[in-house]
Amino acid sequence: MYSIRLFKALGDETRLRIINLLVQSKQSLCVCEMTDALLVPQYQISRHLMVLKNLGIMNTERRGTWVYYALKRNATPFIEDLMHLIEKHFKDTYADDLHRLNERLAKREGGVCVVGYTVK
Amino acid sequence: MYSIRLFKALGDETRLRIINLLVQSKQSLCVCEMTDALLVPQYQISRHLMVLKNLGIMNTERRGTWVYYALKRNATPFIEDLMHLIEKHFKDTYADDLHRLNERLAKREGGVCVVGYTVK
DNA sequence: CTCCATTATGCGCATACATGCATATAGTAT
DNA sequence: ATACTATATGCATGTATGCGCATAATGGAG
Repeated sequence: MYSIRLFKALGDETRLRIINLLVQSKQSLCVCEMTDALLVPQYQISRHLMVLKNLGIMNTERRGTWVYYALKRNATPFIEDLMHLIEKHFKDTYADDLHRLNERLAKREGGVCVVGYTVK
Repeated sequence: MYSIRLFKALGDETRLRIINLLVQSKQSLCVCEMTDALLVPQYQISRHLMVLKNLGIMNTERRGTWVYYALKRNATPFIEDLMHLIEKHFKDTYADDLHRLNERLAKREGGVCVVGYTVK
């Protein structure tokens, strides 16, 4: 059952925080930006992103060495509702993540990431 | 984080089906009724109910040898929204469960269960 | 081609968890 | 007390999964 895998994916805090970043910021984020926002090792971010991608809820785009991840738009009604629920209930819970993300996004130039991660 | 444990709980299909039964039927159900509705061994039902109870989202009531479980009312806004989401999206998915539950509920007398389970 | 930065992944380890079987516990009735 | 029923649980087992470390893969710049 597909929905089960989705709930399982949300049952890991790092993945929930990743999704929360994408839901709240409503844009594509590259791996190093998420790494700095969540203060989690880069290889963990990559792995969890792969899990989410395999669920079919992510779009990816490569720009040079940077890889951007975003939530797919026009997903199923179930996924849409789930994302809205996350948007509503985790904004405050993970406010620190969003704060660090915004600091990190401020370093973009021309709307794209130009620096790597600084965590670990 | 509490919400994480909740998502994890939903990440098991038997537990999701149990919650779906309670959400859709909007009433207390005893263990043997859920066992017959889900066609899952009784000890599994009991175990998963214990997991949900430990999450603090269940009320239990004993009537004789029968034990009734129900979702707590007036839970947190997050839980309320999650339950509504389940009510909306899994009614059709688990229609068979609900059908078997209704057949089972028809055997109640005076609103209470008077028979045991027939599965395994 | 070489060097470097970003991202992805192979491997080992520890742990969490769902299951199956058997049985214990608790309550009812005779 | 005994027998029977509904529910809970101890234990062993197999599997899934997250983490840490190291390193591979990919792409850009000089």
